[in-house]
Amino acid sequence: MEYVGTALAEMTMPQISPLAGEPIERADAERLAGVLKALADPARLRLLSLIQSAPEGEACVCDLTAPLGLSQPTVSHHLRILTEAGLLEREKRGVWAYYRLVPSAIATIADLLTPPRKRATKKAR
Amino acid sequence: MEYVGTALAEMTMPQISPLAGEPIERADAERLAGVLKALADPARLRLLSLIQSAPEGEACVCDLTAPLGLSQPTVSHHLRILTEAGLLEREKRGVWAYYRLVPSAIATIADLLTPPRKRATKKAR
DNA sequence: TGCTGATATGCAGGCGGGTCGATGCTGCTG
DNA sequence: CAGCAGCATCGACCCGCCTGCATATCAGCA
Repeated sequence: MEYVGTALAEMTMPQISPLAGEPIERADAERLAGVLKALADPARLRLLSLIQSAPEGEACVCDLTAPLGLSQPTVSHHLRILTEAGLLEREKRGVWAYYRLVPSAIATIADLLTPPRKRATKKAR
Repeated sequence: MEYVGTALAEMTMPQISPLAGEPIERADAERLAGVLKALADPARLRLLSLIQSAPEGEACVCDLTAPLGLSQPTVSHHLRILTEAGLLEREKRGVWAYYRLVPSAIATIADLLTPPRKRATKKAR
């Protein structure tokens, strides 16, 4: 498909220049928008929240369907988008697929939005 | 229209519980998603960036149309969405409409995303 | 007052995306 | 080796939204 395309991961989101500073370039804007688009959905925000607060910090699809009130295919769909955005990682154990947050992925996004701080990123070029 | 409806402003975004902690509630997820949806667009990210880096931290529509490569009505449309989301404020001086960032609006969003930190927000209720 | 320029709004076209039901796949189990 | 349970994928529907063109508003000016 053609969603985000692992924006955060291989797109190397950390290279996206922050919102602050000089005007953001077109490409950066599109990458950042891609990741934010993955976040900008109630169901997906709740998924992240549910997974993050789960016992081992992980959860399988069957645990997430009920709380969200969405069908299993729809939940899998959202999990896929979050995974491809680099926000979740998937591990299949037996019949179950366990999802957990990618350590500092969300924090990285927050840093890109936050203007003046310890940002170590050199926007190079 | 029926977009975000001044999500950040009167919706009092600061009352939205952060992503971290206990599972976020449906209403909070929708409010946060609403604001993020306003951010999750390349054109709007560039608008925020352009305005923020403008001389006086403000810019009028006529200054933003060219850099974006979008029509004037489209730019006005995006500015409206950002304004209604509580990210921009508008001031009309004469024939021109000047837009500037709402001081700590974006930072507030970043805080809601960032998990464990100085968050002072008491989720009350 | 009438004209011009800066913005906002209405309208419409086209695409992207959220959702579900049906189906395919794959390990586990009897 | 059937049968079943957990997930992913497919196809389809429908709504939301980005965009531009046309038009309405409104302020400044001759």
